[in-house]
Amino acid sequence: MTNLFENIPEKNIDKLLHILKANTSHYGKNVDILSNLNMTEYIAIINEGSLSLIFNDYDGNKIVLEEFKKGDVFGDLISTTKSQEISCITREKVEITYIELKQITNTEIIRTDFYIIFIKNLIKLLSEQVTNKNERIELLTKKTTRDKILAYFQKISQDKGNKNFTIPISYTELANYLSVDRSAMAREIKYLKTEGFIETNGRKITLLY
Amino acid sequence: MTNLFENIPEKNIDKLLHILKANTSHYGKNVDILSNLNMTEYIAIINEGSLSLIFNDYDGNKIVLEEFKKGDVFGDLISTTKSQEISCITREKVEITYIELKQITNTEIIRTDFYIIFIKNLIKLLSEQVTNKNERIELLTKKTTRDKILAYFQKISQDKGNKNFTIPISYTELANYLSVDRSAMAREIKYLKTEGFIETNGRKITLLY
DNA sequence: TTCTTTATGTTGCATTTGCAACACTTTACA
DNA sequence: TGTAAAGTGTTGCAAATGCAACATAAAGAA
Repeated sequence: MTNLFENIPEKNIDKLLHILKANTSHYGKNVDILSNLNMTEYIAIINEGSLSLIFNDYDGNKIVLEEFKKGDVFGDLISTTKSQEISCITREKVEITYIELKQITNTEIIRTDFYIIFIKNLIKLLSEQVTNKNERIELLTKKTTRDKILAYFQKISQDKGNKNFTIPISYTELANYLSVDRSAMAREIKYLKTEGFIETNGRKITLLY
Repeated sequence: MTNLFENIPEKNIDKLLHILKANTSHYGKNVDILSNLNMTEYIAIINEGSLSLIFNDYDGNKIVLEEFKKGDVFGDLISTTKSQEISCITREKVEITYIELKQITNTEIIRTDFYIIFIKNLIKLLSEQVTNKNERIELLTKKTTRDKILAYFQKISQDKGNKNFTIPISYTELANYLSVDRSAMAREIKYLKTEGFIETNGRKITLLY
């Protein structure tokens, strides 16, 4: 993923953040950061720690929509719906830098060196987000668990350019990502093995077709 | 949805497009515009007509991923995956204006009036896209057809601020959007009616809870 | 108008899937 | 190092769902 400060020298980043009136907050573990946040149209950069974006179902279920880690970027410009049932929980100690949208075009910033690069990075970052979402939607719209698994494996395989690959997340996380029952997914993977479509060894997968 | 040229006077738009080296193309009906396109990192604005973004399944199925109409914006910066199995088919005569990402920060454009407004519009547009995708993912990750339907209805109801509303798309399109079988969805809606959760009259819905 | 296409509503049936309840393994951490 | 927590693999079963095959209604085109 594009870093918001890619191609900007370290020493200029602080200046840029200052002109953008960015502010940095610290949180403990298991805090809902959205409940304390009175900002709209902002971008949040995770400097340290990790977060989960949770959807609170009407009958009490907590569905993990997304996991964020150090270096990731989120915010209502990027990664959350406006829905009230959403919370964003810190998984550990977290440091976050917030930038408001309106500051992104303030009169001072546009005369700053590296502003153009910053804008370009931001646009790329946003469009990468869209691409990621689209990839997930493409998987989620598949009718069967089998199709979801195979499409996911093919995607990873294509990215690596190899029929041997290791999935970058746990099977539990994969089941969440594909929105299928973990045990049903495990069963389907077993069938795929016995039918000779794939071989697996832990998270190492080989496509046999 | 944000228009890319919101708050920019008509007479300045042409100038802006010229400096952005935008080019406008015309297509007939049922043309795959992506197959003729040798551009990456671009934005396409639909001036006239409508398009379908199609995913060509490995066994010949054509799944509609998205429908675009006049005024919509797409492009690999916004709405398509890089996947090769994607095609984008015109549904009628279409006029499209293309802007390349690299032009968005060319030396001339950044000195132009309304450039800042254009950039701000673009960033808002992209983040709206992300929000839309997230909303769909939120629906798609629900386990049952019933949950998908109810969540969709609640969303529309919330937007309207009324328990009476009309769904803005056909049931056929809704089934595609939620990625469920149309007839199974119709069955589930029937159950929701007999169980007293909703009333319907064509596409007019009333939530009874 | 008439014809054709598209949308909608319905149902039986086979399949898929979620769910629950396990056992076992691996990882995290105090 | 030991213990708790998280991840993985398995299976029976009931429920949900896709699919096919209709009939009918509505919308659009000639």
